[in-house]
Order: sequence, then structure tokens, then C-alpha cells
Amino acid sequence: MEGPPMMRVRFAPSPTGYLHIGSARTFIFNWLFARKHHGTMILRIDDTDVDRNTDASLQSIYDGLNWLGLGWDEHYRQSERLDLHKRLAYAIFEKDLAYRDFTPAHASPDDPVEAGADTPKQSWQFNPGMRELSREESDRRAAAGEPFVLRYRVPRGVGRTIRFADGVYGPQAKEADDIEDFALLRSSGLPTYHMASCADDADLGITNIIRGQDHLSNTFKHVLIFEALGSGPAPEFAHLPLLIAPDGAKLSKRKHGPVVSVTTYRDAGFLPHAYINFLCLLGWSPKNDREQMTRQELIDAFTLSGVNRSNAVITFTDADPIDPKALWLNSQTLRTVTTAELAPLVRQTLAAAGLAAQEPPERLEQTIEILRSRFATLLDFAGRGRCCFADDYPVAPEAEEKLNVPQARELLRELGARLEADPDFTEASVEKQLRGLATERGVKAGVLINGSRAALTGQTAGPSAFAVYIAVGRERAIQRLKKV
RNA sequence: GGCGCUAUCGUCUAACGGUUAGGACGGAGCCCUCUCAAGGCUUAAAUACGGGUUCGAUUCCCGUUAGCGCUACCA
Repeated sequence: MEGPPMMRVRFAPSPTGYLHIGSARTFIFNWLFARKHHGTMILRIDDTDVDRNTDASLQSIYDGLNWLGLGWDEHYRQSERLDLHKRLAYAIFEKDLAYRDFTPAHASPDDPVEAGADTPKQSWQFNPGMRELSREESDRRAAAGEPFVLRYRVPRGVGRTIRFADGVYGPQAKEADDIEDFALLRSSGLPTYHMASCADDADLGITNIIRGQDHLSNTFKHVLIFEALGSGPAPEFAHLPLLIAPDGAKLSKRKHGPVVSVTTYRDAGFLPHAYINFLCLLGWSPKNDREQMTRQELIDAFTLSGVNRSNAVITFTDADPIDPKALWLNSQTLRTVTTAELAPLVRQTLAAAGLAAQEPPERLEQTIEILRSRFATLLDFAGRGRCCFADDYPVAPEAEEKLNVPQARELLRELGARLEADPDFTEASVEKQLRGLATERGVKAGVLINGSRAALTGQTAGPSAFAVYIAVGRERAIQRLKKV
């Protein structure tokens, strides 16, 4: 088979928290890249940290991904591939590119108890005495059951420079002397992230690694591992700028709460595509001022060279967790997607509020058509739109005022009677009846127009008063006018 | 501390040495109008700082500052 090799990319979340915004964007960029190049999108669950993995976060990752609705082509779990990781780690050991380190584990430097505030951290390279251990000595201690971690033997004192070309950040270089002897296998025998990740990337034939910039410095280690594996050329790397909070810090559940979860946007009534569109505009630009784009347009426009190098702030506050631009994009999308696409989502939203279970599809679509031009989220259909699907809706004080205008109630009741006798009940016919009545009685049409909206919806703001009649429906409209 | 990365309006971004530094969100104002949105128009708002290189720097180089990341038997 000739031609360029099939592109294979992966999204590799670890189930140690819910799917957060930055991860979602990484997934999307990988997906876009795969689709653009007719490649394969792989979902790989990086669950090698048995202490921190939870089923709940695994579930929330699937929930978030399923909501986005982009899908994937292949699926793996690292916990099912541990034999491969170990085998490849020992292959590196056999090449003498790794060694056993019998030094007992020490606490994490993040541990506030251990990390003395006044003792600046030294750059650590390796534990004394372990690199030089003879193979015989090493084997003997291992056979005796002494615990050890397997560490990569980073080349030292030979002036070696590790290099790779990043698809976003350009040529990267780092002195091997600045890289510590990182672990491949823990004393439990389980692989570390670095080992498992590279082993799988090599085994799964990943051609392009697109991930967060927090891995940029790790990549030098990965280059070393791929080199030691000796299984062909390393994948190409591309790192994405991070999404950060308004305070400039990396998004974290602990510090910023649930606003960093994609489910916040789902639950706020976002359309999946609008959210995808929003995320795409963070750290990437099509360079032509386009913002609202369809899925296909995003695929066509996506390039690594369009990716930025500086972190992007996502706006949220305690009072309002939603980025204003995301909200704008959602309202735009709400107005432009086809009704056929929108209807199922609206029906779902209404169902969740116990509404419109019996609503015929044609009527639902007609109502959506009228309402959507001034809504921002799906939730609005069950909120401000409730009066179109139920009779128990709140009536605003300002709406009462509109009805308290002299003659308003009496005229509305009369209008109700006339509409009842009108077989048409279209926007045009309602307008004709309403204006006719107003002229007849010598009042301004506005009294009936604003009164209608108030009587029919309990609100003073909303669609054209005539359209409101259609949205509310003949039966409900006449009933509401009668008892006004 | 060491190493790496980054730096354009409040925010997201455009300008691959020459522009009145452009667009979008949000803000302000006007128009439209049966209300509210939408839409149209207008407006305020940015090249972190200091040195170079160059006829000319947002753009290239160096330094400073700031931010972020890595520096775990986390990922």
C-alpha cells in the first residue's frame, strides 16, 4: 500500500476527576485533526493511577464525551494493557537504558508537611549509588525481594541534547543533563504515566500526539523512551496552550469548583455544537475572522499552525459560571441550526421539566420557530417558554400593569370572543381582528398588543404579540383572554 | 531554586518588517420597532518594560518583569 501513512491520534484522559473544559478542547482538536486527515481517533483511558482513579470520574468522562457527540473510532484502557507496559519497560532495562533504584520512596514535594517553606527545592537528578549498581548486585537484591523502581538511565556528562519539533511551539531542545532519571515502573510493578503512555502510543501506532502544553517538558522524556523502545520513529508532537481561569491559574476542581466541568455547560442548556465551536476559538483561530462555524467548516479550517502559543483565559465568576462569548455563540447557534436539529434537544429539555409530553412534532417545531430568535439557551424553552406548553406559569407584576390599563381587560375579553368565532387563527387573521377591534373602539392598538402578550404569557417581553398567539395555541390563547 | 514555554483592547483573537494596529464578545450611544431580542450604524478600549538589528519594528535578537508548566514510585 502506497501513499501517506494513516494518521492515528488519541485522546487519553485519566479518570481522576470529571472531564474538564481543557480536556474537552484537547479531545475536540484531536478529533478535528483526525477527521481532516481521514485518520483514526482513539479514546484511551489512562488509568494507571489506581489510587486516584474512580468509577464516577470515568463515568463523567463518558458523559461529557457523549454529550459532545463527536465519537471515536477505537477505544482502549491502559489497565488492560499492563503486561505490554511491563514487557517494554524490561526491554529497556535489558538494553541497560534503565536501572533498578532501591531507594525507599519519599513523600511528594507538594506535601505541605514535607515541603519546608524556607528550604528551596534542589533540582534532583538521581539517587546516589543506584545508577552504578552492577547487574549482578541489582539482580541479587531484586531476587531477595527488595522493592525498587525502574528508572531511565538518562545520558549524563556527554553533552547530549534532546530535540524534537513541536507542531505548535516549533523546534524544542533540552540538555539531557537537565533531565532527571525518571521512573518507568513503580515499586508496585505498575507502569508510570510516562512508560504506559509511550508504550501504548508506540504499540497503537499513534502518529500524532496532540495534548496540553503541560506535557511540553515531559516530551523530552518521551523522546528518550521512544528512542529506547526502538520501534520506529517517534510520533509527531503538538502541544496546545492551556485554558486558564480568570485569576490566571490552571483550571482545577479544587480551586475553581464545578465551573471547569463540561457538564456545567450541558446543564446550562448549551447546544453541544455551540460549545464545541466556543472551545475551538480558545487557543485556535481560522485567521479569517470567522467565528460561528459548522462542524464541517471547523474540520476544513483546522490546522496546527492556526493554534496559538499563549494560554487562553476562560471567563467565569461565582455568580455566573458561563463565559459571555459562549453564551453569545449558543444564542447564535440556536437561531441558525435547523428546526429538525433543534427539536429533539428542546423536547428533551421540556421533558426534563415535565412539559409538552403530548406536544405534536409539527406544533413543537412551529413554537420553537417563534421562540428561538430571542432565547439564549435550551433552558429558556422551559423557563420563559413555559407559557406555551403549560398553564402554570408565573405572571410578572409588569404584565399585570399592562392589563390594568383602562379598558384593556374588557377589550381583551371581547377579542377572545371574536377569535373564537374566527376559523383561521393565523398571525395575519389575529392581527386583523385585533387592529379592527382597536379601530372600532377608538383605542390605540398598543393597548391590545401589549395586553395580549401580558395576558397570554404573563410577560411584557417576548416575540411579536401576533406570533405569541400561534406559539401559545388557539385553545390556550382564547381561554386566557376570556378569564383575563 | 533549576529547566522549559508565553506576553496585542477587560476577554477571545488578526496583522508571517511598512496597516489610521483589524474582527468578535462584553460596555456605551443611535436607528429600526407592538415589547424584548435580533439586525444595522457609531463609539470607548491594546502592542508589558528597556536595549539593540533595520531606512522602518506588534513582528527579528538580547535583557528585565510578569504569568504558566515541568522538576513525584500523579497524569
